[in-house]
Amino acid sequence: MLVKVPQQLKSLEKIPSFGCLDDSPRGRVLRAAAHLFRVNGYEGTTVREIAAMVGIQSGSLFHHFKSKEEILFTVMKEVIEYTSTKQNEAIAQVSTAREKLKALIISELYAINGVTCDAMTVLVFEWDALSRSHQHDLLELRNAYESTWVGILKQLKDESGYVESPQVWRKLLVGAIAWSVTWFRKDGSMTLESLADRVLLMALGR
Amino acid sequence: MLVKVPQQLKSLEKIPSFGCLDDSPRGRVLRAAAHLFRVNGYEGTTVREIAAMVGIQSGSLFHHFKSKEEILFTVMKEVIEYTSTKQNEAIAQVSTAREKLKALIISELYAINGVTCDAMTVLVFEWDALSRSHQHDLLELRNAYESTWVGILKQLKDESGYVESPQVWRKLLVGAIAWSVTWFRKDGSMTLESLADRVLLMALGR
Amino acid sequence: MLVKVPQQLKSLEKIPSFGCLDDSPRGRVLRAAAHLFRVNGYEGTTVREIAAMVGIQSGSLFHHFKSKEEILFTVMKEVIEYTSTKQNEAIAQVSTAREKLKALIISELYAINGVTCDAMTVLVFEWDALSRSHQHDLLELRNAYESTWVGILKQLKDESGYVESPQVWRKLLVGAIAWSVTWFRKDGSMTLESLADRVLLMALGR
Amino acid sequence: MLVKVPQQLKSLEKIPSFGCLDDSPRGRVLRAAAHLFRVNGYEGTTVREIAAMVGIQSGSLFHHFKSKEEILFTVMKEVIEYTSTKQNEAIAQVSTAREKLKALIISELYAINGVTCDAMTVLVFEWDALSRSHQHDLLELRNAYESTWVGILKQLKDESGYVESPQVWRKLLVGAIAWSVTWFRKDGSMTLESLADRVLLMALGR
DNA sequence: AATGAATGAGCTTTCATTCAT
DNA sequence: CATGAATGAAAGCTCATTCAT
Repeated sequence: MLVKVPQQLKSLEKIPSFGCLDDSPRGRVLRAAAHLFRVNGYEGTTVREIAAMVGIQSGSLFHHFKSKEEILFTVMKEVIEYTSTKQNEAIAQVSTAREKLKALIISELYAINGVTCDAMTVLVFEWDALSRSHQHDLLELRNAYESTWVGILKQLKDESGYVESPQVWRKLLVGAIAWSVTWFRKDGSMTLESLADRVLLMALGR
Repeated sequence: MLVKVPQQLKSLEKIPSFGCLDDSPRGRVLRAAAHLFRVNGYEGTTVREIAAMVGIQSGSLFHHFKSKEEILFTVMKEVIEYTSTKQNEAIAQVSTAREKLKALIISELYAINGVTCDAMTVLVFEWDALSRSHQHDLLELRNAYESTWVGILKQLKDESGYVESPQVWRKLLVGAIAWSVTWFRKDGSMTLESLADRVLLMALGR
Repeated sequence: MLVKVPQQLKSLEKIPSFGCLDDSPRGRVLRAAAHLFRVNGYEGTTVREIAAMVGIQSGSLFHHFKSKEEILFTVMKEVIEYTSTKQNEAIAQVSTAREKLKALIISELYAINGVTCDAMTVLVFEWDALSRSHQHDLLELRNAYESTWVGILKQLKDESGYVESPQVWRKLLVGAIAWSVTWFRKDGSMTLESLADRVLLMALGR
Repeated sequence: MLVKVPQQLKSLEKIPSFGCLDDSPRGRVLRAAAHLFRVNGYEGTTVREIAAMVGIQSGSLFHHFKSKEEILFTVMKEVIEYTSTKQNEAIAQVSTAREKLKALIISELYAINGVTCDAMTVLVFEWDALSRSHQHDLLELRNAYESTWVGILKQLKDESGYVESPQVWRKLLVGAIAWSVTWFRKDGSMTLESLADRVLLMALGR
């Protein structure tokens, strides 16, 4: 949806694996779905297209998932769990709040532009395609993830006073970071690390 | 799409007018469409829903527009023209680059959260639902709008050195600002002006 | 329908008049309709297209005719009356059965390839688009027209014995003649007169 | 289109099979479509009517064919291939040009009035309902079929001199033969064989 | 597990016709 | 007479889902 490239779809083999979006039959479905949902949107993707990318018939999808929406849900659940783990690992390795913020920024930029790009983009931009009850099932995980961010930003506010409202600051940062999926190209002249430096500069000034 | 509220849709009367999204038959269709496209996404909105909101039959839509996609195109064209005008008025009234940047930020925040909220959100988040040729028709306007931003940011780079890469800076800012549509509430405790101050602080430090 | 040329429609001015398919407002509608019905078929022609060719709005058609089908009926009625008159004039001027047959052939070839081409083709090939009751209204005229043919052929049978079954002979001839609208071109190398000679040769041998 | 009998449609079981218009799911669709296209015309037939005749839902048609027009195309392709084969078989069994012409006439009369009646009539009278590109796909087959006719007529011209212009002669004959579908009834007093004799008499005299 | 034909509700769009102006 | 917005039924087609094999 965000980058419509109907003419030249990646083959499934070139779509990176992570977590349970692996090379099992189920995982292949999830990877194909994540990719197509990002490229054409959830509504804009048909189960036939997912099946075709996996190399099975559309009816066979329903042996693995009971509905198209459950595929979406599973993609989102996987990426949120995987990303939360990465997030926690990242901040565990450093000690100051400033370092932790940088770790969060890098971690989130990788989540949205790295191997989890498809799934993470879907999580951020297709949230409302999820049913109310499935949204509810994921809220705890999302809240935990966000709390980590806001906690660090609160620490920085207490230390430096620069970050006035941590909640608002977080919202501005998530917008800036998530939007990078629409323009940032790994094969361009800028590295993700240097982009992270710019975001950190914006977040903390100087 | 961004805020799915199918159960309780605003009535057309409560949806603000601007430009040619007025109270003419055509304008009423555009206002209803802009609202529904924002709430349910372009793919998630049916022409019957648009017609029902206007209070006409679905077939009657096609007297005013020759396809659903032309409705989307017209909404986008109107808001981009209206917003560009507002943008130019805003920067014309101040003189320093810093003041101009603030004017741009306020202008864009109002565009995405004010009377043009529906249409502007659609412009930003449903761009890929447009046909290639209609995208092409709007590119000149979009580019002119973006150039104004980048021009001001270049000036600030030359003056202060703070803004290293104006293009990247603009991308981060547009993400932060556009994303506000997903969380900012006019009736909350924060005003758009104070939000603009935070964004300016983030943009220029100090 | 028989010769689909959607790209380059004749302008109304170039479509020949006859009978009450003249230059009155009503006649202009009939001429446009006859032409479009021939080119795109009755079902394949919209009232908007007819109106556009005449230079009025589609709603205005219904001041002249109470339905699309009545337009079809009127076209057919006009051409059948006009052609019957021409037929009778043609055979009145000659005396032998053989000469009369030739007159009928020439007359019918002119009907289907001359100024009445549009309407006559519609009469022959769109008969079943007419409602049962309108078909009934025209049957008397059609039967009179056909009786003239069969009468002459009977005479020839009695005289020469060549034409065994006049009814079947007529059916074969009407097929051969009517089909010429699909391939005969007035601006080609063959004239209608020489075509008539061939048909007469086929009809009577020698 | 040529014989509108909406009130009392034949059941599918009574519609003869040939080639791949058989009793498979696909073949049943093609047979129903061929029949309805002949009776009501291509434009006058709805996909829902075809489906109803087959005994399936209209959506199910699109598992077998990707559009209504593809159904038309397939009907035409099948009948042209089947008829061409029959044509070649027919002329292979006799030796003189006169006998070959008679074989062609009988073969074509059977094509338009026998088991292939529906499909053949559609081929002849609905050609312009086909898209340009599908027309192009069939042209080679049509041309081969016509060449056979013209070749035999040329031979007869050389032998007897009676057939002056073979191309024109063929056009007159195809009209006479094709038109028989509008009036000839197998259950009437005349057999197809005796009709063929009349056509041969008309074609060659004496 | 996988298939693939079938479903059936829903989609966007078309179009003859009406009618207030 | 002419307009043109509106109607509403029906068109071709889509698609998530089911299920007998």
